[in-house]
Amino acid sequence: MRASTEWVAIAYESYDLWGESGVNLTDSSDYLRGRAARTAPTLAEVAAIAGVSTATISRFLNSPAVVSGKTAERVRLAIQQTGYVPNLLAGALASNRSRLIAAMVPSLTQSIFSSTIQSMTDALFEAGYNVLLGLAGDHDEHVPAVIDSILGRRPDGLILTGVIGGPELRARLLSANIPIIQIWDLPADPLDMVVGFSHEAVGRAVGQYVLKKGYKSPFLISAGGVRALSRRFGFSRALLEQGFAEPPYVVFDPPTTTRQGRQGLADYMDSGGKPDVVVCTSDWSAQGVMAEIQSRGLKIPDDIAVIGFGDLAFAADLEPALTTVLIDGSQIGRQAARLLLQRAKGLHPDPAIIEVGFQIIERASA
Amino acid sequence: MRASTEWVAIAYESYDLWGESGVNLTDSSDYLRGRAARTAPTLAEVAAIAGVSTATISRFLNSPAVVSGKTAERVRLAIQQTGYVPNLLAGALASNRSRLIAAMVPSLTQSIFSSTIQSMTDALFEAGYNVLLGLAGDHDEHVPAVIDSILGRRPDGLILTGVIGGPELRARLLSANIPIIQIWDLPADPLDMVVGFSHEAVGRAVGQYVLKKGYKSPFLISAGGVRALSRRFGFSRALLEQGFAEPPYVVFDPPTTTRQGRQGLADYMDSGGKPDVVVCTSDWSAQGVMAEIQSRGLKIPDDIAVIGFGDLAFAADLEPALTTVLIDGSQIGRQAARLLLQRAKGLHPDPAIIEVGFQIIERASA
DNA sequence: CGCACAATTGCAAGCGCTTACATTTAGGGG
DNA sequence: CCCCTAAATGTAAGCGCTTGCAATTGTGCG
Repeated sequence: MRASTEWVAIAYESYDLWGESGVNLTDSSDYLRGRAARTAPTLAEVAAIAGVSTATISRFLNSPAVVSGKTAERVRLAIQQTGYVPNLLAGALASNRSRLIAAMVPSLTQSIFSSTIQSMTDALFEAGYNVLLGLAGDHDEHVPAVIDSILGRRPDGLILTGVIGGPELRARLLSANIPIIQIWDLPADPLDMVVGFSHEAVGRAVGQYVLKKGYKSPFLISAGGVRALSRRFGFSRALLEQGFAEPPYVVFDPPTTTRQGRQGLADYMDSGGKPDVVVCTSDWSAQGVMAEIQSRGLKIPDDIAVIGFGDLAFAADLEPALTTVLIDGSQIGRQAARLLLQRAKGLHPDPAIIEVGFQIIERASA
Repeated sequence: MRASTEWVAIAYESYDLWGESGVNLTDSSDYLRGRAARTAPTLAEVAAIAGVSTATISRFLNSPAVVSGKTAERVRLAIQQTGYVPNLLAGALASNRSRLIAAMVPSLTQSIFSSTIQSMTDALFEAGYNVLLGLAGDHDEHVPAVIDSILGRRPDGLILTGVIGGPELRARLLSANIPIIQIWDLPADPLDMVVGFSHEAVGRAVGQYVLKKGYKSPFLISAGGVRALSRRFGFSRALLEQGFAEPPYVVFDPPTTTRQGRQGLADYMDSGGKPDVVVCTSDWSAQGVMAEIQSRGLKIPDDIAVIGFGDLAFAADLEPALTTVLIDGSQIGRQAARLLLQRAKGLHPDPAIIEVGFQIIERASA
C-alpha cells in the first residue's frame, strides 16, 4: 500500500537511534530506593502546624461542615503552607473506600468504547473517584490477570464490557462484594447492574431496514466477538423470517479495522460475489468497504449500498455520509457512573438494568 | 446531515425510558456502608491456615526465591483455599511503592495517543504496574484538579502528554519526587525524561515535501493545540525560507474531527480559495478534506492533494490512500514504560531524552 | 560431633490515614 | 449564673500490609 517512503532528515539521525534495549544505564541507588526517597508532608505535620489534631484535618478534608470556621481557616493555611497532598492510599486503607472504579475494556485502540470511558471517567471524577483502566485484550486473553490486579486495588466498583467468563470468574468478581456494572450489552445472566442494549435487536432492525429498502443481496462483514456475532445473528434471523436465504458473510478477528472492510469486500467480489448492500458490524470496516467500492469505480449507494455500526464521529462526514446504527456511548458511560454513585451512597437504583436502545441513522450510503 | 431518522421498535420502548435522573431509589443502608460490608480474607488469615507468619506469606508473594519449597507449597494451598487477593493499598502504604503509574492525556475520544497508552499499559502491566488515567481536558482545563487527585494516589511515575503549566504546577509535579516522562513532544525545558519528537521539524519536513512535489498553493487546516501550532509554524517556515508566501490557514478548536476538515475546506473554497494541496494536522481532518473534495466532484491528488498527520490505522485504506506523517505511538509508549521501569529499579537511563523521529509516508493522495 | 555461616522464618514496629468514642467548649433557657 | 444539650475537637485503635532485625534451623567442613 505504501507507494514510497521518504525518511525525513531529522529522522535519519534520530529514529531508533537507541534501540529499545540499547540504552546506557547508570546505577544511582539513591533514587527511588527504599523509603528514604519521598518526604511528602503528612497529616500529622499539617496538624502540628495548624495546632489541631490529625482528626480535625481529616474532617476538614472529608466533611468540612463539621469544623468551625476559624479552625478551618487555620487548617487551610497550614495545608497551603506545606503543600500537603492527602495520601489516598492511607485514606482508602483506613476507611475501606478506595474511591477507585475499575473499568475493563478489550482495548483502547480504535475502540468504540472510548466515548463511554471518557464520559464515565469525567462523571466519576466530579464525584471524587478515579478510574483504573484494565485492558482485557481483544480476545479477553488478559482477563484473569487483569481482574486479579484490579481487585487487589480494592476498587469501589467495577465496570465491565463484554466479559463473559466461566463460573469461577463470576464467583471471583462477586466475591469482591462491590457494585458491578456490565455495559454495552444485555447479558442473559447479569452479575449485578447493566447498562446496554440488545445486539441481536440491532441486527434484526438492520435486517428489517435492508428489506424495507428493497435490497436483495446483502453481504455481511462481521467481527468475531460475541456482540458482533449477535448482531449478525439478528440480521440473519430478520431475513430468514421473511423467506430470504441466509446472507453470505465473512468474519474477521478483532480489532476491527478499515482494512478488513476493504479486504472483505474485495475478496468477496473477486470471487464472484455481487452484493447490492454491504452490512458491517463496525463503522471502521464500513469505511473500508466504501473505499473499496469507490476504488472500483462503483457508486454508493446506487451500485452497492453500505451500512455501518456505531455512528462514530466520522460517519456523518464521509462521502457519501454513512448510514449506520447510533449507540449513545456517552450516555452509557454517564448512566453507569450514576448507578455506581447511587450505590456508593447506599441506595439501590431501580431499575438496575437499563436498556439504552439504539437508532438507525439513515444517511446517503444506504 | 441526517437525511432521516428511524427509531427502531425496541428503541421506542426503552430509549431514555428512564431519564438520567428519574430513577427510583430504595435505601438499603446495609450495602456498602461502613466497614462491615467487605470481608475479604487477609494476610493474617492465610498465615494462620498455612501455619506460618504473615511475613512469610508476604515474602512468598513478593520475593518467592527466599521461601523454602515446602513452605511455599503450604502457602500456595492456603491462598488458593481462601481465594486470597492481596490488598495492594495496604501493601503500597507499607512499602511506599504503589505500583501505579499515572498517565495524563487530553482526552480519550479520537485520541492519537490511544496506541501509546495501550502499549504503555501493556508493558507496565507485565511488570506488575497498573495505569491510572487522568483526563486533562482538550484545553487542559482539568489539569490542576487531575494532578492533585493523581498525586494523592502516590503513583510511582508520571506520564504527561502536552502539559505545560506554569511554575507552580511544575513545582507541584517535581515535589512528588517521582520519575516523570513527557511524551509526544520535545519540551524546551523538560521536567525530567522525555520520549517524543519535534513538531516543528514535522511541519518543516512536510513543507519541504510539499515544495518538492511542486505544489504552489497549500492550504492548512490546523488544530489549536500547541503541538499542532508548532507543526504549522514549521510548515510556514519551510515555505518562507524558499521565498514563498505564508500559506493561508484555518485553526479549529480541539478535538480535531472529520467535520472540521470538511468544513474548513468548504469554507475556504466557497470564499474563493483554490488550493492545490491541503495540509492537515490530523488524519481525521484530512479524511474530511478528502470527503469534501470528492463531494465536489474533484480528483485527489490531481485537482487537490491531501496530506494528513498521524498515520492512523485507516489512513492507508482510504481511497485514495492518504499521504501522512507516521508517528510510532506504540513505540513511544513502550519506550516510556521502559524508562519508567529502569528508574524504578534505581537506574538512571541515559539518554533520558529520546527522540523517536517520524516519517513521511507517501501514498496516493499527495 | 561441634562450629561457623547461610538460609529461613518470626517478631513487631510502623506506613498515613479514618473514625468510634470520650472529652471539651459553646450556646441557651430558666 | 448554672445546667443541659449540641457542636467541636481530641484520643487512640486500628486498616492490611512490608521489612529491619532477631531468632531459629539447616548445611558443610574440620
